[in-house]
Amino acid sequence: MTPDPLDSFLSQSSWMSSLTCEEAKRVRSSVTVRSFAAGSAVFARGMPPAHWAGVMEGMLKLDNITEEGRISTFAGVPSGAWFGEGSVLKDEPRPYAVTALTDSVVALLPRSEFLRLLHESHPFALWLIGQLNARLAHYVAQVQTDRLGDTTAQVAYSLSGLFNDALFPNTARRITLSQEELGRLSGVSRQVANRALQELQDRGAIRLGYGSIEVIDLKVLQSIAREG
DNA sequence: ACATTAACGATGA
DNA sequence: TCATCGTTAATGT
Repeated sequence: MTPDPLDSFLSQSSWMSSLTCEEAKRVRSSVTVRSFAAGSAVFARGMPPAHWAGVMEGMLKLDNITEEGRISTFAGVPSGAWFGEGSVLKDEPRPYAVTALTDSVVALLPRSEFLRLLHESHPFALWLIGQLNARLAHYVAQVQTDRLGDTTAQVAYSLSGLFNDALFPNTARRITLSQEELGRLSGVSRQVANRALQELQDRGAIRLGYGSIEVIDLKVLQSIAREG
C-alpha cells in the first residue's frame, strides 16, 4: 500500500495539525485534486474564488497581463504552499491569473469549507493570521529591497522569498524556474536576471542549471538580498 | 550610469 | 526541435 499523495500532502500542511479529528476528516473528504500541464491556467483572472488551493507538486505563479500584453508577476508559489485565501475571504473575483509554470498538481478546498474552518476553529484562524502576517512582512521587505537595493539584491530577494520558511515550508533546494520567469518575478529583464544570477553563483549562493536553480547557501543569498 | 528590447548563436532535454 | 541561456548592440531615461 503506497500512501495516498493527498493524505501525505495534507499531513505536511501545518494548519491541518491544529484541527480536530472531525474537522480533518471533513477537509479530507471535501478536497479535490487536479493536475495542470506547464503553461496552463489554474485560475483565470476575474473568476469567483470557489476554492482555497494548495500546491502538491510543481510551481505556480500569480500574475497579471496588461492590455498591451505586458506581464507582471506578483508571486511564485512553490509546492507545499497554500494560497488564494485573500480572494476567498473577500469573495471578490480573483484579481490575478494563476498559471502553472511546470506540470503541477493542486489540491482544492471549497470556499464553503474554508469559511467553516475559519468560523469554527480558533487554531485555524490563528494560523491564518500568522500566514497573512508573514506574507505582509515578505512584501514589506520586498519593497525595501526594490527601493534601496541594486538589481542583484532584488533578484536575490525574489529568489530567497521562494524559500521563506514561514510562507513556503517545504520548498526543495532545487527549483524548476527559468531565468525569464525569475526576471518577471523580480521585475527585471531576463538579461539582467541572467547577470544577477551569475553573480549569485560566483558568490557561492546558488548553482545554475538548465531551466533550474539550486540554492547552495540560503544564508548567503539572504544576506546579498539585504545589500544595497 | 544602467536598465530595456531586440537579436544572435550555442546548447540542453 | 524547441526552450533556455549567454552575450552583444541599439536605445531610452
